[in-house]
Amino acid sequence: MTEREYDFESIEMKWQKIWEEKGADRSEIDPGKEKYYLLEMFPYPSGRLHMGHVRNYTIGDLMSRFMRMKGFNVFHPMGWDSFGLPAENAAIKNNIPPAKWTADNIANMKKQLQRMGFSYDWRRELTTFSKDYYRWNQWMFLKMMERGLVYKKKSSVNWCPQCQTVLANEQAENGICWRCESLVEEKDLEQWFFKITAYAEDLLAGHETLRGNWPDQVITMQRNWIGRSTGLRINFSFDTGEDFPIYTTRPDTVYGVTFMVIAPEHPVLDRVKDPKVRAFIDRIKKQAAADRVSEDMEKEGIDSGLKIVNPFNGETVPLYVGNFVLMEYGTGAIMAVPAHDTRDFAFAKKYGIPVKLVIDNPAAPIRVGDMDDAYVDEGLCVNSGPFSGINNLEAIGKISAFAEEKGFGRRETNYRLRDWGISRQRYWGCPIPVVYCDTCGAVPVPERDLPVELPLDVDFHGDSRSPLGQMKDFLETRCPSCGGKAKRETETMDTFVDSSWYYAKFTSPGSEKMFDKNEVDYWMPVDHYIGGIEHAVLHLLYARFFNMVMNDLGLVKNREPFTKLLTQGMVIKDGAKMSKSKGNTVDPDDIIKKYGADTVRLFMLFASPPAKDLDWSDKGVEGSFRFLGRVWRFVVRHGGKYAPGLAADGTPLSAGLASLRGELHRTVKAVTIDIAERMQFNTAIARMMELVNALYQTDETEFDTGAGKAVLSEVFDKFLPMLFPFSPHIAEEMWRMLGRTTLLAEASWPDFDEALTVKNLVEVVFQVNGKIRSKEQAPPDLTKEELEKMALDNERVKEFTAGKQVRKIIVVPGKLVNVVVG
RNA sequence: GCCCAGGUGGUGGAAUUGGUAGACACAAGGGACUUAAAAUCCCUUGGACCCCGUGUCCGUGAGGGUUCAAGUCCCUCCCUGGGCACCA
Repeated sequence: MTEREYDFESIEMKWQKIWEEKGADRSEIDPGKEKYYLLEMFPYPSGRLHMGHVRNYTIGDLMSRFMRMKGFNVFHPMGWDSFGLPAENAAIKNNIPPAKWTADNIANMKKQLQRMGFSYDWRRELTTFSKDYYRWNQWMFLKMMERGLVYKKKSSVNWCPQCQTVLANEQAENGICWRCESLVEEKDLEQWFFKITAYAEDLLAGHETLRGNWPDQVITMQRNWIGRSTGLRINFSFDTGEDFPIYTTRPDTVYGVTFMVIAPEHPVLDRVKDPKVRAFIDRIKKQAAADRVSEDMEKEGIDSGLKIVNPFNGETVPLYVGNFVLMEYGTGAIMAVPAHDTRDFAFAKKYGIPVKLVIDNPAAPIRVGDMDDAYVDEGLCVNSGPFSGINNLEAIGKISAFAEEKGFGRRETNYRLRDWGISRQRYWGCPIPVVYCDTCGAVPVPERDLPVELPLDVDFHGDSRSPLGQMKDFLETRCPSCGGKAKRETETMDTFVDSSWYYAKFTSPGSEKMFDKNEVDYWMPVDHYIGGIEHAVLHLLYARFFNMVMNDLGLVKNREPFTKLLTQGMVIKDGAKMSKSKGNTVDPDDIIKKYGADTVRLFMLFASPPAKDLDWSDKGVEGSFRFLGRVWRFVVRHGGKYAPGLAADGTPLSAGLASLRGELHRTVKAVTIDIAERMQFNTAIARMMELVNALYQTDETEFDTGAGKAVLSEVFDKFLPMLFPFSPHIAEEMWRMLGRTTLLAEASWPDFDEALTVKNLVEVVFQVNGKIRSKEQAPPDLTKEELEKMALDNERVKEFTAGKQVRKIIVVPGKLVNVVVG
């Protein structure tokens, strides 16, 4: 008789069909059970799944299946972040309507996800390009407008010439487009903004509740991005008496101000007529945004001729125009203290401006003439009027209080965070629900007229501009306020708006309202969110902001959307992230075809812990495949001896069987801890491999005895459910092969007997002066005295301690004895 | 420059509170099975040295330190990855 082969393809197809028919992956509200909402970041339907997706969703599926087996009411949905530029680019290139291109991609990727055997409740599938979804973007826009959280302003924005659209600050870091890496230009445009800055404090405060459950790295990145600073706004004045406010975090150095610097864009500079100064301002204004923020840009300035008076000491100092001062931050002007700021010091040296010391080092007094850099450390205030002699850190508070009392200063908090510009000059996105009327201006579309539908019958003419502006049917409308002729807003929302609330919509995608109250209250928040680190300050910040707004609107009960966050590492091959441009991609379909979904899943979890980058290795995949084959062959060979009623308890076991049974219980314990507490799936798999190795090491004639069958049955009963969340199809098939008619998809996670995890003999190490000299087997519960005696009686220990005095004996029970001689 | 994470065999990676460094796997080598190969099963595998042993010494980026004992703690430095960086 030939042994049954591991035919992964037919096995996987078979079980996917059965789970689907049984509805094994569906979840319903059940107040009697603890809910667990597990979510992976939904994909953009680019056309094909890549390995990064496969890794992300494999990790999520493992957790989802594990938590379900642990008795939680698990909610595990999937959907599509389906607005965005690639659809438009494809439309322009191949003349396919974006809606069709996107829908085709979704159909294909859904098939790929199903082929992997991921346990999604597909009844909850949603896609953001559907009008039933994006109408709520528009509704939120109106609600936020009512609350003053939406506004329009003309401002200098980041413009990507390649994508032909505006980018948010978060999407144009360092002057580079996040999508196409083009150099971003500055443009003055009328833009809609979400007032995320109004939530800066909330976003920061929320971090404290997330700490421990979110990676520190992500929290730190968000904190830096929000960039809160506390300081003092000081009213300096022109020598003519007009106010000249600045913001500083170093009021302790205010007596050391020897010049001021102002941004070239600052409006007060209009009064300066000196042609040399005008030429300088014009030149700096023309510099590209990317150059202006580049780290090695030369700091330049010019004396504007204007004079500024310091309210603290009445000193008059010159006002320079400087290319390094930002108009958007603080007041667009700064006070400069060369003695105690590195940048100011360099600038002062370059232009021959005096340096005035106001903080001295008590340990080594400083002479201004000897300084070759600013003194930025702690010290005592000097030359600082009434504040001389006190510690500069204390002086910060005292000087601030003094300025407030005198009325020329005010404590102030500033943020680096800017409001979120959401207007995009593109077609394939959610229309902004606003019309422009000559008499009424910008008027929001009334709630009853939502959704403002995105027309789908579009023609791109091979042009990269949005076609919305040319579509009369869309463009021309009536003003909801006065009824006169009006034109619609032709710009669309940033797609990050779509992904800022999808997690809550999953709870009730079919609802006629934004959310079904029962569903959203039961399932939210997301208990465990899994996705890439690249969204640390984009999606994850926007979504937190949006959820807080939804919370304030009474739409969701929780303040934070994602209780626990896991950021998984990238998939690397040949030392670089897999990417088409590097040509080092591996197509998941090819690997599935060759080894099956179960092997791909196992390898993804085995090759590296989830937070770390994963090195792709074709050989490594083969190793995972080999392991599954090894398990398969064992079950084929010994499955006939399975007797589920037979209990190992109370049966006298041979040494080999007892050891195997101990190994089984230790494995269950270790795997449980690895998944539930440590989220270290690679070692969980290693434990299971060790158990399988132990099965092969056991004399197989033992399995023919009654006791052997009992132990073997216990192994199958615990091992197969344990393998299930990793490689579900093969586990389910072997379970059925044993004659079981239940589904592992509905089974519980195996338990273990703590008493059986204890070995009856442990290896104790004997050291002399910290060096291992011998090892002996001993019962695990020997007392310190007994172990000490055992060590001293050991021949090897005697050899190394002969003729020396024993000074100390350290005993770690069950592990080690160290005899210290000297 | 500042902040965070790292640096362990030929490779991916283990080592949970300081207590046997290198689990598990890949690669490599050997054996069994086979006419042969593949597959499978078994064994060896950090380095050096020798009296080939439950042998000695070395070994977790480098150098110091604490300790009976350090991959793990402390100090200094080097390197890699990530983040921030004219934010006043």
